[in-house]
Amino acid sequence: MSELRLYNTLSRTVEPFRPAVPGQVRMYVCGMTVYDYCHIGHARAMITFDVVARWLRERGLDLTYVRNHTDVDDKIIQRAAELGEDPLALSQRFVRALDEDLARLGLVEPDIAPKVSEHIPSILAMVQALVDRGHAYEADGDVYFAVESFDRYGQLSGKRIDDLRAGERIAVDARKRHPGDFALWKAAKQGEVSWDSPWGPGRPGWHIECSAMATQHLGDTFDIHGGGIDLVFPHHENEIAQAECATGHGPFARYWMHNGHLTLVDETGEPVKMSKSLGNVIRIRDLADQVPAEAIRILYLDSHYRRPLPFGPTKLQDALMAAERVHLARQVLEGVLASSPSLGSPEADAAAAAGIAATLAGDTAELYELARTFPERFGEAMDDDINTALALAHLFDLVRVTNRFGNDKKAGKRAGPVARIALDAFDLAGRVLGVGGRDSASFFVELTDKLLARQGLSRAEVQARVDQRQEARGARDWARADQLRDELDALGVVLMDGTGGTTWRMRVA
RNA sequence: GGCGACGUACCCAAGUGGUCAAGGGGCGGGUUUGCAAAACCUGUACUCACCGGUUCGAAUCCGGUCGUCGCCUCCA
Repeated sequence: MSELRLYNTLSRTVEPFRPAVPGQVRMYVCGMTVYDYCHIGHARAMITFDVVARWLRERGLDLTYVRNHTDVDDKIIQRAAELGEDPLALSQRFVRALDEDLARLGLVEPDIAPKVSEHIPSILAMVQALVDRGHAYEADGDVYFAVESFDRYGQLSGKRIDDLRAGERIAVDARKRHPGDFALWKAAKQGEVSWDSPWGPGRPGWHIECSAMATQHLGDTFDIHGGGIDLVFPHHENEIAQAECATGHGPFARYWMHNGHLTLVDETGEPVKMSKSLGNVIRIRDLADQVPAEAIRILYLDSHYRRPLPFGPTKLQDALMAAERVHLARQVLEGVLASSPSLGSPEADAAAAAGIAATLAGDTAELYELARTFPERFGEAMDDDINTALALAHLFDLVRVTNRFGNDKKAGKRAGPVARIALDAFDLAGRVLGVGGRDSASFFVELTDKLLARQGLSRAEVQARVDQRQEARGARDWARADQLRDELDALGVVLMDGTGGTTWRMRVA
């Protein structure tokens, strides 16, 4: 087995990943500030670390996965005021929406999903520790972190304190000792949600909650801290400063992983801003209404997580066709297995498969060999800084050989054990990437339902027309049959005449 | 102004010193099919933005040019 290597923003290199406690991994990922529905940009981070978590577990590591909800924040308060809603009620509402959306994308749930509002005591304790240790100071009920008190400030982002252009884009607060100082605790304005503190009623600053929640749940030092590339500065930089100064030692997190941003592009590939004012924000729930999760996951996983990801009009379509291709192949294997059952135990199947492959040779032997060695190639790709695009490419290699195997009529009746081995490979991809593991029937039911809904058609309508055409075909009335097929085609229905009858599916494009 | 990332075929995209430059989509040809669809086979980059350099050898390393994007302010 290859060695897992991860890019560490701290060192700006790909490093061998060695958890602090062998066999155990503690990972914290910055979740969302919950004041609106999550969009395709957020999903990149969520899916990236979902796959990281899945791969760590697949490798047998005992993972504790924490992903927070920031439910107390300026933007939440502002939005709540606009809507005349209680801030915590509003954030609670969007936490639920987020959970729904992520579940629809097939994300594994974090072990712990801490909320700021439920961690005020540990946040206050950390702020107090920072004040006690001389890293923070109070001013009019606010408490600020003094960046000059931490000599490694800027290490993660590669910035130097002196380079931070004070006042360049935001007015300098005269109460700060250094323009880079940031709020740990903000005094409450009239009527704002607040908690009591030694500095008067207030609420946490933006960065402190992650330091406090991460150390509370994972300890002073943990293995992986993840988030979007935009969080490197100032959020993660500040998290490090707060945590390491409060605990008195580092490192806070040993490996820092950051996903690249998704950018919207138009038909010509030119970048377009995604913003509410332009009305082009694409929400996860809207995407999930249109296509199965597998397609969305392929869309993201088909490029490396650190690269920028241009999201254009054809992307979803391409990914959907790829997802369909995977499941058409899986369907072939399920079909073979149905007529030539597995022997029941993995060992028996493995032994039988080897024998059958040797006897039948050709495409059967090739599939056997490719499927047998699949975990190795797949694992190497994943170990190489989570190269999901390469891992998917390996899956598609398997898809092609599977289809070739499926075309080989003489193999079908005896090749159950070989199909079983190949399905194991699909299942591996399913466990790690969330692509290819689901039984094809349920995939196609979901896909068809979603595409029918887009066309405003019902299953019964389509089936009735398909039956009519079958009658015509039975009577060898080809003209009539072709006419009916053309009509169905115009509705987006594709027919497949097979030996066992005609099946239909909705055209993806 | 500072820091950083990226530029691979018609589109998306892996590859970061050495066998034919993965994979997906598209397009052309073929097999199969009543005809199709799906599938398979096959053709689609003698070349990796451009210009120099290092090297026996570079898409991969170094320097420069052009272009795009991000962060430095809330942001996944």
